[in-house]
Amino acid sequence: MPTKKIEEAEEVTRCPECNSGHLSFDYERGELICEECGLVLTDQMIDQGPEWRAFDVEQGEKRARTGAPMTYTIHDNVSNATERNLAFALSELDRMASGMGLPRNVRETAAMVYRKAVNKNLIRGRSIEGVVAASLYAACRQCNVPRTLDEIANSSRVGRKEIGRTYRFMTRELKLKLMPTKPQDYVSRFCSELKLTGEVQSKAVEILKDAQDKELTSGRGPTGVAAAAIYIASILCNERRTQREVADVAGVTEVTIRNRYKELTEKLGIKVEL
DNA sequence: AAGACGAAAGTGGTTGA
DNA sequence: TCAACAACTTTCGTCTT
Repeated sequence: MPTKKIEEAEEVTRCPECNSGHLSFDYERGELICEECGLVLTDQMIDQGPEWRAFDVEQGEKRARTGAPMTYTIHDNVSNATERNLAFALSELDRMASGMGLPRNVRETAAMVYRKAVNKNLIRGRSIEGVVAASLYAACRQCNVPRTLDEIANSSRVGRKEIGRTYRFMTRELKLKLMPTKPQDYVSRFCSELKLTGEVQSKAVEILKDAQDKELTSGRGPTGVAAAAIYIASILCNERRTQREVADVAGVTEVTIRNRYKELTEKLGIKVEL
């Protein structure tokens, strides 16, 4: 009896935007990118392919002696309550992640971070939603697909401030060492939202590389630097976008773009003619 | 009319005494 | 704990295209 093969997700071979066949997959970011127009096709690849990130949790359940007695008024089985909370957290995590179009590896990383937080009793005094949001924020950074605190907060029921505080606390307690976010990591996403071609992307990355060598990026907000580089690159490649357009997708103001723009063009000797 | 420019005052977060 | 500080925002008037 021939076993019917499970249907595989249809493979994407053409860009839905410009119909180009030149698609490339950035494994580090978990993003499929069109080389012609720079479109990021995140949601196309979410469920395809093997799970390359091994998921080697988890320590054996030590059911003997749970750490902290929650409260005496609950006669309920502790593990039931814990599992209910975990289920709620994971569904909340999934809701946020799919709302933001984040790839699967990021969700798995976030889930791992969250579990670690639970095991270390970091939830106490904090909302589950806050810890979920902070886990997701950390996971995005760890996977080099950073999202800003504002973006995370917009998909959460928790404010930016609390997410930031919780994130700080968690990285400290869990000893997560996350490098500061590089402006480059924002380029493909912002360019894609601005419908800019891959040419502009490369140019912007090139500018940022130079900027980093000359220490024009340290101490500056990575989104602002990325925005300015993209603005410059868009002009150089004759695909000009206004400061406002770039500012909107990057979540900064025009003023910030102008300041970074001035620094970059002056110190890198870039001539921007009309 | 829309975009770019920059000055000035205000905000929120970090740092160091 | 508080004050100083830098990055960023808000606001607004002016110049350029």
